[in-house]
Amino acid sequence: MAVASVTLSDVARLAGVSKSTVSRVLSQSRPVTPAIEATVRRAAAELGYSGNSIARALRRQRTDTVGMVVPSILNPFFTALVDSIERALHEEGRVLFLCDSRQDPEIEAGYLRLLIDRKVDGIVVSPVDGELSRAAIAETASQTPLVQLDRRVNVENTDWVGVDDDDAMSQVVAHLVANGVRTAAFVTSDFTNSSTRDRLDGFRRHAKRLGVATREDWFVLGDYSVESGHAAGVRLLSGEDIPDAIVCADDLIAFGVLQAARELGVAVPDRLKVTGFDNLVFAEHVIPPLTSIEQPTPQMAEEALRLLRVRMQRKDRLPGARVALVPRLIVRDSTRSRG
Amino acid sequence: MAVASVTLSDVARLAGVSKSTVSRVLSQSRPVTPAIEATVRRAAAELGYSGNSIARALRRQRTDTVGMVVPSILNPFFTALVDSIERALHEEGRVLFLCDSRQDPEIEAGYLRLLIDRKVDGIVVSPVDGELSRAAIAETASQTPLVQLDRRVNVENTDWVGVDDDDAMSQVVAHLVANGVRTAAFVTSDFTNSSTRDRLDGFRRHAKRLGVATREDWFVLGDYSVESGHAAGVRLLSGEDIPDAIVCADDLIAFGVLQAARELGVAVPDRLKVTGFDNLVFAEHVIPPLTSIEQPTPQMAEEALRLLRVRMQRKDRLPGARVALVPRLIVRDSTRSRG
DNA sequence: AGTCCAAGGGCAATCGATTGCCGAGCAAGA
DNA sequence: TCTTGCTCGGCAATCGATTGCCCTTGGACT
Repeated sequence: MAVASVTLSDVARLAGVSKSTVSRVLSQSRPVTPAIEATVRRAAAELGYSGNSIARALRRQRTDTVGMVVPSILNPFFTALVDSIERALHEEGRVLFLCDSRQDPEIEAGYLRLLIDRKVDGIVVSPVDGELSRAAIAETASQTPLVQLDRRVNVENTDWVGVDDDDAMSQVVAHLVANGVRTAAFVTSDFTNSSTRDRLDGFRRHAKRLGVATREDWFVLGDYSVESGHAAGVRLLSGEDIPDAIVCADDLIAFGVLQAARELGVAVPDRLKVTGFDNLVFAEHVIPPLTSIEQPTPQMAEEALRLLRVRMQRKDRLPGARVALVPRLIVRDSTRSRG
Repeated sequence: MAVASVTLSDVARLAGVSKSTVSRVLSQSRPVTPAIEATVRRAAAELGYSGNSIARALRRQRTDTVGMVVPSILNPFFTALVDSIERALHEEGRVLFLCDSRQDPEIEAGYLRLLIDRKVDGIVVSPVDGELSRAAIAETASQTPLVQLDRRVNVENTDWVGVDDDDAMSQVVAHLVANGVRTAAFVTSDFTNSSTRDRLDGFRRHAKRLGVATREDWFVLGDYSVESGHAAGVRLLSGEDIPDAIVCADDLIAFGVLQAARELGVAVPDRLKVTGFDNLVFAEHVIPPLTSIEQPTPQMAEEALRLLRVRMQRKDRLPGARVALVPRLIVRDSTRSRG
């Protein structure tokens, strides 16, 4: 605390050389006579010199810092994404600024501006809203390397990494059909973001393609939460005429649906099959264990950071890349037809 | 990207004044003639000037950044803690460096050093290990404001914020006794950290005090995970002689115990009562809903940041504060005696 | 021995904002 | 009118590390 930190000059003085030399030894940016190098290293060690990354950042024009903006860290899916990004950054010796936009495009825009001011080397963002987030994302992307993760808004020349939601829905519906499902409902959020929309469209398309019947009032909108899923489940399962399956746009919703089914005495999977999305850790611990789509977050993180690195090196305007990883269906008891 | 960012000098040139004046207008550090102020503001707006926080940090010797090191962001309890800290920081206009030590004291030490080099204004850390983390925490605390959150190691003159684990255990045991429990087991982790130890000691003490019988082989060590809780549950519930209650050191363990009970046909709460700790969001969604101890994470975050602020202002060596908030028992079906 | 060249140490500028100090200008009081 | 003092703009130093350029030194080759 009181310990004024040691600077390069201190080391230089103790070693009896110039600051330049010390800098060169420590950053290995140019060869230095072995004897001098040893002296410098000894001096640095003795003083416990560790460098001032602020000064270095100012001079080098890079901070070795990446900013990440997510809609809600409390949603376990984004937690997994944050974890994957943090791990990957740690290996590169970089650090993460974590920002939670709380589902609010304005907070999101504020954070993006703040990250620019902080001169982060790059930004990873999962935009809150397909429309309301666009302007800020576009503006930010024009000033610093940026990659969208999971959700995206349409902005020219911007990279995106996520999973192929259409393919995921194809797997889900095909699996349900193979297990005897003829009618299905779909529960999602009313957020107007890309993955929400893609999953909905995908479900519609593949249900139709594979002959699974739906009804307009079997499409229920809420938000990504257990409570919302529970409400939807109650609504869908209260009448006489209930679907063979309820497909959910994420696991939290599915958990709520399972809860509703249990309360209402609807047997899962015998009478009703339920699927989720994200394959949260909890998916295997609910009752019955939930069939879900696994998102390969480590690979998504790797890919996102790779794209950032490319943009950090080549400052010229690059065309946008869209990397859609193919997700995997994890089958568990919530959809297995017994016997 | 290509857009070289505007500097203070650019604004000064456009406004026809000196850099000092621009700086004073924008930071309101000294009054400036209204007419000039207006000119400067117009110039800044026109250029879209937004400042370089790296340069400012170098000069001001503060970064408006706080570092946080947690054992695992994937554990929902720490996620909640991170969320609370992030919210509180956002209100202050600060940003969070998030670091995950992965339960590894060495990674933890590395991150602490890194945060020092990054010149963060303060550090919030939940140490991995009661012994192995101590040296790094002590060293770090001597160089920058630091507060321990949830877990702690014993280091002189260092602040800590957490809940009163002993009080929590007192509430748990008293509640169980009131619901007819005469014998109880305790499942925890083998991590040698403070909260693990305090909860164990607290359980022992209050069980004895309130006449709840225990046995040495009813103390099961594993780690903080559903799997570990499941294994412990299977072990405790397989024989003939099972306890009236299983007290768990966190909710994840309790979830696993509940799962085991269900598989083995042990009725909860009628035959067995189960309690958790942390009151995770999921606690109310498992079956049966789990009785747990609520940790007031928003208040913990507030308190931690308050302590940091104090140390940031008064550079002199302060005595360490220990703030133990009193937790609340949330009673749900997993312990309610029917009828 | 003389010439050339490479290696490597040091000087000083630089990154961009903040701030102590100087002094010009103006108002108020005697 | 002269003095005193206050307000506020600007100069230049500063935070700490990096790096372009110069210059010394010494080895190699003729």
